[in-house]
Amino acid sequence: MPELPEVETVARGLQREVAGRKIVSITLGKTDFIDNPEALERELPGRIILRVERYGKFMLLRLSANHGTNAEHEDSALLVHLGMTGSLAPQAVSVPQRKHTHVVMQLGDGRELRYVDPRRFGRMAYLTGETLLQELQRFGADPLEADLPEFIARIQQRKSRIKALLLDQTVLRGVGNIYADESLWKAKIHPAQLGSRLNRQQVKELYGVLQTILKKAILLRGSSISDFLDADGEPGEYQQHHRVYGREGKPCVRCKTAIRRIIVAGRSSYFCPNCQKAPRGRSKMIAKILRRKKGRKTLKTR
DNA sequence: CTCGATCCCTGGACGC
DNA sequence: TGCGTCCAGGGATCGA
Repeated sequence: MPELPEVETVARGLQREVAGRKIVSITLGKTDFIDNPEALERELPGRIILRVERYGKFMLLRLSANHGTNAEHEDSALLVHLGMTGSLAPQAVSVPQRKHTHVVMQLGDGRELRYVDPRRFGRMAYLTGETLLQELQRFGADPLEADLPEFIARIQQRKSRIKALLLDQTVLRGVGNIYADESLWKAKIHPAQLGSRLNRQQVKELYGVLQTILKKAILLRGSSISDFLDADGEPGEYQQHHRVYGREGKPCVRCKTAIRRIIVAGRSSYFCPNCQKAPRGRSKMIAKILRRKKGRKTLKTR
């Protein structure tokens, strides 16, 4: 499941492998994950991939200008989201196409840049100019670039659970389930804790460990859980460093307590019930019931 | 604003 | 061996 470190790994590999190459032609298979398939077929042939960047969990293939059109001076890019199971990698034409290959870009050097995605949870879009800018502006700060005061403010202003906030791409871009859980464990924060109930020190700690973990994961070329491979076909190694993710029932490496799995924000959340204390006060469910009863009597007006 | 539910999709795990 | 069932999960969307 590609999150920031995995996408960074793939983007770096593609930058090395296909930056400077021309897209000669494009062949599409299933297109239900592509914003506007016709735009890809019409616009990509003849363009040069100038560079490959990561933007949150997206890859941004920056493209050369479309000469001779009125959009000649606009930035243009192919946005690629790998979803759960996507992969984008160059291959020799002689290599047989894998099942679920949905986009094939023939390159000027004779190779093919292939997008494979069994579940098609990914996304692809050709965007230009103002549309491209607007799309990128939807997302929050990059966790490796965000400054601490901004991060603290963003978290403390919100009543959502911290796990939901970490996963919310409009708060931070690039964090997914694995690195959210790993960071919360390291910072000793319960995933169901509300952002607004974290003190300054806790948020600061979380910010620090999040950066540390992401940087280390990038160095190890990400986590290979199911079948993630980088642009060279190599698996990552960070999964060997997971402390809680996927370790339900196994002892916490800090205190030996059995790791638990609960659903927070609709996602599996692994945590140590001893190191990461549950939110204080009434349970969420009881509080909700009480609020509803009160609301009937006093706040019926709205 | 925030929540949960639902849908998208396929492969892998599991039970019989 | 082969079936059916359940589940994983990022993100969009919708109703409460």
